[in-house]
Amino acid sequence: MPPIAASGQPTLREVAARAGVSLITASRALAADKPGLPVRPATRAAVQRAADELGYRPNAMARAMRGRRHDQVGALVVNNPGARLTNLAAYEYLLGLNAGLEPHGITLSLVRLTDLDGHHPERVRALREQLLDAFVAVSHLPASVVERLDASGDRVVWLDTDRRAASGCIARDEAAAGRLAAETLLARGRRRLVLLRPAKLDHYSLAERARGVAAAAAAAGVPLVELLTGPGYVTDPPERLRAALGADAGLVLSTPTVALRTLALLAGWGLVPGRDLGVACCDADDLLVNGWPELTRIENPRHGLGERAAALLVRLLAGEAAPASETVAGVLVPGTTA
Amino acid sequence: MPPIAASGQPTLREVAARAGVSLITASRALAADKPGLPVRPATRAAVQRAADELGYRPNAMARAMRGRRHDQVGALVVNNPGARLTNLAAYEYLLGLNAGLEPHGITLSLVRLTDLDGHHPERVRALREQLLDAFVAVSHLPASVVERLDASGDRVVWLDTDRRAASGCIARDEAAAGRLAAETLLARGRRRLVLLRPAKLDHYSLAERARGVAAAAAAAGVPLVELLTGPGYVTDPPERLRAALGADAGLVLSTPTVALRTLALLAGWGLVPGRDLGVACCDADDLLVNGWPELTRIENPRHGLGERAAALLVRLLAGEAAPASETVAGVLVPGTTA
DNA sequence: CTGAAAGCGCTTACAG
DNA sequence: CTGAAAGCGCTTACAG
Repeated sequence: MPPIAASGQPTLREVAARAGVSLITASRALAADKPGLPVRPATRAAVQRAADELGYRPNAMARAMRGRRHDQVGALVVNNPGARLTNLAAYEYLLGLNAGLEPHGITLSLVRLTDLDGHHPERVRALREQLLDAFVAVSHLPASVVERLDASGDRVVWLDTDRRAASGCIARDEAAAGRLAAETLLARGRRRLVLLRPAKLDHYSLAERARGVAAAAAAAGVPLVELLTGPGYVTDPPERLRAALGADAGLVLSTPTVALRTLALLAGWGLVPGRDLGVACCDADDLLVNGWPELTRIENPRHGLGERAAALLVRLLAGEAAPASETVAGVLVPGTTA
Repeated sequence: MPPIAASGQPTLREVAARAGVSLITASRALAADKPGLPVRPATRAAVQRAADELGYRPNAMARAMRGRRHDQVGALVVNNPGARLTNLAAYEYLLGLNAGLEPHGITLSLVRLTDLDGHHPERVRALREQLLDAFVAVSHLPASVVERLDASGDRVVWLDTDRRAASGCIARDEAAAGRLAAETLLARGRRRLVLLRPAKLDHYSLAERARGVAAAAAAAGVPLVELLTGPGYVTDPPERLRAALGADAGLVLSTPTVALRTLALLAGWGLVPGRDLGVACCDADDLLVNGWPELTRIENPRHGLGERAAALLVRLLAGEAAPASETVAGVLVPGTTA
């Protein structure tokens, strides 16, 4: 790689020379974020013109080094090669984070972790080096990464993770989501519940939703059956699911991914949701909402949660020690499938 | 004692002092990427130990500035606030890019553009400043951003965009995808075709797929009807789609999002794909493949395409002027719905 | 209002 | 094999 300056990019020194002022004056004239600096308007204009003519772009690295402002944060996301889109919802979080950070000129870097990295976080450059001002942990992280973050002293915002603390956490009320989904099915006259959920409860939301569904079933005195899905989000064999269904059954879907897989199975069997059985989902992302708007569901505004986490990050970077945590409840959207 | 860095993080100077060597020697001892450097094993070990004891993390900014290595690239992705997940497939590209870049120690930053930014690319920090070594343009970008990239002299890899050049582009053969999907339906005995696609052809793939489907229909001498979906990926009203279907009809779905919406409609109508009509999709991402494995489809390995783009970026950063472009054909997966 | 000096933390020449 | 010097591009004190 050629040296940065040799890449043909003009430096501030060249801008200053062209404007006929010193390097320092040029720096101040272009410091848009410090409007109070004493610079003569004519000087500022001359520098600005020189910068425009040369196509000057400030070197963010140099600025970061001298001015202690990187303005870069990293999003820690788990994504295993074998199950690439298990954490698809993370993308909606990332977009919300980005939307909330961009107005502040803060850049978001994607720090992808695998469970393998989980055992060797020192191999991840973003964790090994001083590269980012802060991190946002998205959804579930390996324990070794969490330990390293805690030990590092880095600033971290926890977005939809199982961490509960007075500050720095954005979480959801998932037990309420499970209860709401189940209660809605029962209110529509379904007399028994079937919960379809991933076998592995690796994220707090999965266990809490199951608890909420169980609580609703117990309160109503109706039977509840749990069916588990494997890595491919299929009950094995699918006929076990089919056998458990019926017009008196309310099928509670645990996640958007499970919902999509179930939708395809129902379609293949010619079973009409809402008529041949009741269906409700404890969680819905933008994709599911757009693709299956008829679905009775609890919507979690992930984009908005990402923006909230961004607001926490901004305050953290501004020096605020401990911005308070927030818990957000999902919203029931009735639909027609319950 | 050397001064403590204001960030609280130990510097290389402190490591050197602790190890009893000079700053320069410490730098060389830790330069893992230059194994040929002459450093005595004992010296290297002492420096390494001092670094470990202090919890030293090299400052990537300083290294970038002096050592001419940022090792950060930006992924340019369009995402409009009003239609957040239109570009969902981008996430799969990002994960693939990340997987391909990480082994080289290259970090990926998310540079989100809106169509609004499209008119004001100078407002996007990553474009305004020198922050990233190179860019990867993902899918469709606003013309003003493309112009700015071309004018900037920045290194760019074009991933699934409509740019066709001898170097630096990873693209897909989309006309073949449309043709394949249509031909598969006809081979299963469907006697007329219905193409369901977004009204707005803002990505090259949409127009090419439509062309491929039309070519297949013409070659077989069967009628073809095009139905258009709006922003919410619904035909308005949905009954227009229903009226067009039938056991003799082969329904060609243009995109994964259209496929998901259609799946929900068919399920609501109790129409069984493969029995009550034929269905095939011109494109499938990981989510659709996992959720609807029965679907007859053309699979586009976006993760793999991202990895290919990463390989191009690595070669670009290594100084190679023009790594050759690649065109990748999707793979037909028969399924049971045609 | 403007400029000379210092230095952010590191690596790359160049001498020993 | 190791160290003193220079400097990447910029901003932040401090003087005028």
